[in-house]
Amino acid sequence: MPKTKVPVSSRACCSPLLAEPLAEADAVELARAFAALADPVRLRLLSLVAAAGEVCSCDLERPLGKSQPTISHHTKALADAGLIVGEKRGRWMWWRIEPERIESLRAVLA
Amino acid sequence: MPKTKVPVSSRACCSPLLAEPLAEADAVELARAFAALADPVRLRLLSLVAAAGEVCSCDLERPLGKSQPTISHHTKALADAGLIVGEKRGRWMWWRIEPERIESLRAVLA
DNA sequence: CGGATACATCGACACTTGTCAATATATCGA
DNA sequence: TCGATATATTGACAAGTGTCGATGTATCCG
Repeated sequence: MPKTKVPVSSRACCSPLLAEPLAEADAVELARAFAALADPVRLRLLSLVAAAGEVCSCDLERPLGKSQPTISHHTKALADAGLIVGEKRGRWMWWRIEPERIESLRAVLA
Repeated sequence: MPKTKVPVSSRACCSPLLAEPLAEADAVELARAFAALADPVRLRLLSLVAAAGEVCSCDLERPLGKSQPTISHHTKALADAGLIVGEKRGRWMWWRIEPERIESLRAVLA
């Protein structure tokens, strides 16, 4: 997919939130990452992908109860945030978790 | 104001995101928590409070470069999410981090 | 080739959110 | 008690976001 925005690094961006004052730019990037997690549909989507290991978009519509464009919107949001990666195989788009990225966010909360 | 939402428990709400599919209700609550972190001003506010141990609202306006009502708005958002707690002493409102709450969010990303 | 399928994009809409000026409330000091 | 100060609330506005129908695009199958 179009590698939109800044090429997301696997590390979050910065040292732990509670360790030292956050720089303005780091705060903006971090906020973008957490914003990707700030939606119930995306959280459930993430957990579905994680549970299955790999899921195609077509198998997300029913369990999430959302339309196809909406699913596409959310997968894009998560992918832009570097939390999932997609690979197109034939007609299907397969998604999987990016564990390092999630771990890096977790580290920021340490 | 309509009751400060649900009394925020110190635990996030649920088992790790990647361990098993997230229930709808848990997803909504979790999303609210992450939404509180999805703003650069609030992230910097959090780190300032953490660094100082305890900070009054009056000492947040200048470093954050926001107006007094905006600071009040953000402290309320973080407090509603259970990430900070405030105590009024005299004319000043003193804020401190709620480490268990932050830790619980961190645990969800495990 | 042509129809069907999986996904992305667009346009529109309602709703939320970050921001500040103005104002209200509470507390202190003199 | 009165004025000053710290914070909260209100009202308003621009910008952002989640959602879906309609449409576009790529890929497969017969």
